[in-house]
Amino acid sequence: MNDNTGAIFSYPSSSSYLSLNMANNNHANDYAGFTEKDHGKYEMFDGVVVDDHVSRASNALAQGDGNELNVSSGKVNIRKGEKKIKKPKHAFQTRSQVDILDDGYRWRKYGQKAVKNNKFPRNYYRCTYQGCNVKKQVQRLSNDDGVVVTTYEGTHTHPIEKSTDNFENILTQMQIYSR
DNA sequence: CGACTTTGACCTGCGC
DNA sequence: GCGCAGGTCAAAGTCG
Repeated sequence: MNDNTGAIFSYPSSSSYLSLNMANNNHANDYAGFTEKDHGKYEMFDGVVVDDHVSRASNALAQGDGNELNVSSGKVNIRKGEKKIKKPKHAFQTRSQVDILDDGYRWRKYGQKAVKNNKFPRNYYRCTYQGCNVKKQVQRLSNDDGVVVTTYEGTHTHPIEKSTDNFENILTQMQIYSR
């Protein structure tokens, strides 16, 4: 798609998932959600498959599909991946002035990379909860710096750490709203 | 002092 | 094989 914003669906500003900072600061009230449909293909919740540079930004994540990343034990085990466990990935796009969306979990930044054809770096975060290997990427669009793309990989193995709605709830609501 | 960020180096996959 | 791009590591620095 050439213009994601045209397909972004909106939520009522009075909705309850105020765990997201962007919803608190009035800078953002538009969201677009994607789920991984196939390698490198992301499907919006309304059934539109996206294939622009937003989804391509997530392709690198999809490349690792099928391998359980065992980061704690080093790089070698990444390739051992005997068990083909497919981690759920959810990419969604927000209009926000802030990059870090407070989804209620605690994240530790473990990397930042310059992305080709994008003047903004991509940031890599990992859930700090022991044993929870959930990762997320946060990237701002080069052609629209008001849009932040967040990609979640994996499922949290623990309760949310803040007393707010969790991301699964948000996703659920997204799907409900999109129908 | 623990938790977190920064950042250069390193590794891997992929296209040519 | 080589170079590029993406992803991760890990030591050092910062902050509360």
